[in-house]
Amino acid sequence: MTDTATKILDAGQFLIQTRGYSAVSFQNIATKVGIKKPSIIHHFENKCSLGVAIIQRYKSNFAEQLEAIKNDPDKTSWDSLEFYFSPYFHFASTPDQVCLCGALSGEVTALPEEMRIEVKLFMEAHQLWLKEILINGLNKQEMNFDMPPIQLARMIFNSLQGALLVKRSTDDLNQIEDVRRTIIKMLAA
Amino acid sequence: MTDTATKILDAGQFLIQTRGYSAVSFQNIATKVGIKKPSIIHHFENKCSLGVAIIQRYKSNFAEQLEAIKNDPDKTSWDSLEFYFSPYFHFASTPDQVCLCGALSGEVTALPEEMRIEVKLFMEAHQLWLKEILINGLNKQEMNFDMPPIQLARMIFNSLQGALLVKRSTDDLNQIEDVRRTIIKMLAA
DNA sequence: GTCTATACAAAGATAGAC
DNA sequence: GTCTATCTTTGTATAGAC
Repeated sequence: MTDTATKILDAGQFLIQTRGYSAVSFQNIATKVGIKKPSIIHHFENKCSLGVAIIQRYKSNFAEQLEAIKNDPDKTSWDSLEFYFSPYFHFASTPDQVCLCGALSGEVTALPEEMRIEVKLFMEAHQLWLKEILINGLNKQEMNFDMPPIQLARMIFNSLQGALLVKRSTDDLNQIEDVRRTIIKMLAA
Repeated sequence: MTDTATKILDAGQFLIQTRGYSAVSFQNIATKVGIKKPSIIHHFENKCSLGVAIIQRYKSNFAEQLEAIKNDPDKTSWDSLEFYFSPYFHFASTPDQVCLCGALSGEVTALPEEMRIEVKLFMEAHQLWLKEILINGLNKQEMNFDMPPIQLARMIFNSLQGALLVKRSTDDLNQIEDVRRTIIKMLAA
């Protein structure tokens, strides 16, 4: 991965998180990187493969960190959950960024099939990770709840994604803070 | 409002709910209505004003129904809440539709300012309506919960919006059904 | 009110010089 | 690896005939 390729991924990811996929052009990305439009093609053969590469990198960055925290014996299930919240709050602290896959979910049917697959895999992986954290919290009696862990995992993931999108549209940080408070209350032992 | 104008609004709304705003063109809409591209301009002066008209109509259709159910003395707060769920489940039963404003939320910063305002107003109105239903449920002792009604209203709205988007991306109806179950459990008296 | 024809800009993508 | 130049398609929008 060359330095320029990384800059293209960075710029593309930022622009998609900020404006969506259809509304982002090679020209936008090139300007942000400081190169000319056709130079992008040298690194990614077309817009779709750039899109796929952006999602895959985003997904694996997340996956690494999620894996690390899951296997750390010093971390409680609450630590893991708070860790999971942190990127959502990071994005919420910016004026215009949302989760990459949340941004794409509004126009998912307009995306090439290869990108749709990546979005789906991202969402499923996150829900499974959350489910494991919840099962762990229950087993260790750090958390308490009375419903199937996968149901709660879906609720947590979907409410965070929704809250981030609604936060950006309304410019109201309460959207995500209230969701966090509600999740914590649902799990309190 | 002429018949053609209505058909243009219908087609435009359906296409935005299905594919987003940036990815929908006058050509797409014209084809769906069965007219030529420039005929749309006769009814809506540009894409932005068509977008605004679509959101405003969507919003006022909702508002009428929400108002009606709120003022019906025969309806319990649970009836009102189930009524609120119904369009989400209707969209979820289609292969590709989400809430109009949920679809727009992923690309909201790419929208013209006039459209952004409408999206924001929609979300705020829905959360206020939910808040009133929750207060009502508490007062009538039909519901029971221990947090600020606006916090719970935000959680409900955001989780439904998120669930619908994630349902479409994953093709998994559990996404929205599990959110509904969790909401109901949170409010159970 | 709808059409044909067209203007103009911007999109994704390619060819080939350097 | 990056550039200029260009191709082709498609986008929004306009002019003017019918």
